[in-house]
Amino acid sequence: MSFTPVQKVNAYEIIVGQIEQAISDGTYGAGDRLPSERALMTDFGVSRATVREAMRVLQATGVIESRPGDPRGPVITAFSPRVLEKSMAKLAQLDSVSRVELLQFRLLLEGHASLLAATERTDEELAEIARRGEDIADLADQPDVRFGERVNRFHQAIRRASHNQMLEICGNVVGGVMAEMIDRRLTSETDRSSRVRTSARDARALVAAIRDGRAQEAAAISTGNIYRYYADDLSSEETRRLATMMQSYGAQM
Amino acid sequence: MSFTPVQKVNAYEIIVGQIEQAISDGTYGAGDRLPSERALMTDFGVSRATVREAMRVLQATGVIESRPGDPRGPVITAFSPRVLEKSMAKLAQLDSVSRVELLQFRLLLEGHASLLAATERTDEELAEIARRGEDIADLADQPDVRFGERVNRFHQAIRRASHNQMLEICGNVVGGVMAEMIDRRLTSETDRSSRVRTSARDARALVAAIRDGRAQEAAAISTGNIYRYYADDLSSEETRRLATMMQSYGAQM
DNA sequence: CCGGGGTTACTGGTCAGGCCAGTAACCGAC
DNA sequence: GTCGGTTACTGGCCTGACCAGTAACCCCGG
Repeated sequence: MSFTPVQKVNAYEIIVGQIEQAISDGTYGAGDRLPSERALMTDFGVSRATVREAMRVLQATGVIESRPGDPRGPVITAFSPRVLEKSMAKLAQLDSVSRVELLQFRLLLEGHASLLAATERTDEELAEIARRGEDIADLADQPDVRFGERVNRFHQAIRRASHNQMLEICGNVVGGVMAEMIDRRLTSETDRSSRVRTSARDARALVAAIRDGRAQEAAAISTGNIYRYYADDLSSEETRRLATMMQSYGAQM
Repeated sequence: MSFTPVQKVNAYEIIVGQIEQAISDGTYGAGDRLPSERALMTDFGVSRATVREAMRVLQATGVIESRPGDPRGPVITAFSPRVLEKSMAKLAQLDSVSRVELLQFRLLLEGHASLLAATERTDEELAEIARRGEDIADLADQPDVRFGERVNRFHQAIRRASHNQMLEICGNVVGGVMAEMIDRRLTSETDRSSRVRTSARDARALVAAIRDGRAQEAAAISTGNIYRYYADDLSSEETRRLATMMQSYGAQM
């Protein structure tokens, strides 16, 4: 006979649990309204402070949204990736996660996003990708627009065309974090204009590969582009850790 | 001149923001103690209820932990993937995320985990991988041990050997979700024993490839195994959506 | 000198009751 | 009918209080 460690559960946790349960078993669905705080406190037999703490947790977890004054009560929200993005961004910014790891992960995501986009994209999505690709070239005349963000928007369109939400969301997070890193570092003006030129050219090649359904090539171009962007800053050990991955995509280092 | 929409910020949100800021700029580090709720309420000039709501949010986000009676106050926790796992699991269980998407994402993660493990693993990690691979074969004599979980542990060891934390954590989440799906569905006893046999054999092949540093092969074996496990249940459309990916790993469908 | 048990000053968890600003439905006047 | 105000709610926040825990402290017996 084994004992299980005692773990007392706070009152508000029970409320959170019950409401999450009610949502997961279909009692409540997205768009439905929860009773008001005052109603919940009689339902659960607790004080309003306790109900409110439960509401805060549900709100922070992205389960509900509430607005003062609305007589209809808090609304159950469809899942929003906001929470996921935040906690993933926290992971990415963790000191223990090295540059190489982040870059590896990014190559992996962008590579497969391009791969899938080449076969799954609709015509509208292709047009959107092409448009954002051309937006990169326009950066030459817009010195105040952030470079990393603009390029990330291009990749974002590709990720969306992959028709894989997990890939899309994770890619958005990692891409966002790294775009910010770029914009923080990119100060030199001449450096910028040269990067704009090569990025615009690379983007066109990638768009063409996706347009023609050349999936493997798209992945190779995509990962190759990203790799070359960071190549100068990498140590030989870091380069080694990327070699196998790049090879698997058939990309040039 | 453009107007920005008014968005009032709740008092507790300001507290959350300030504390998160203090952590991200190094004022507080993991293991440090926050002042007590009563101290914070004078610091921020709000009531305890408001402080407590802020604490609840920070706790739900995995930033702090607190327990009653401890005179040292709430402790700032080192990052734990718990929150990430929960929100990712919620995403994975979402109806809008299809089986194919989940499977695509899993193939992507496990494929590259195997790829990297083949070149990056230490001898200890290889031993651990091999051990857990053999554990799968032992399942034949242990009808009450959950199959999906055991196999997932094997993959978990591989993910760890990839030396990429992002890959490891995301893989753990997706792997965990899918292992649970397997264990819920796997009821037939004869089905189980045949699956145990093939999985054990597949695992040995994968271990050998990782041992010998045959990275591409390891990725192909790994993704091939996973694919074949689900192949019977897939529609032709789902199969098509996986084809490009499988091809990119050089895996057999 | 040292160890152990009780005291004490805190901690977080919860409750009750109250005020305020805001929302949206309702309803009557035009 | 439409438009304006009224009204009955909502959530946000506050005050003040009690309880069960925790851990440091201190004192007493060895």
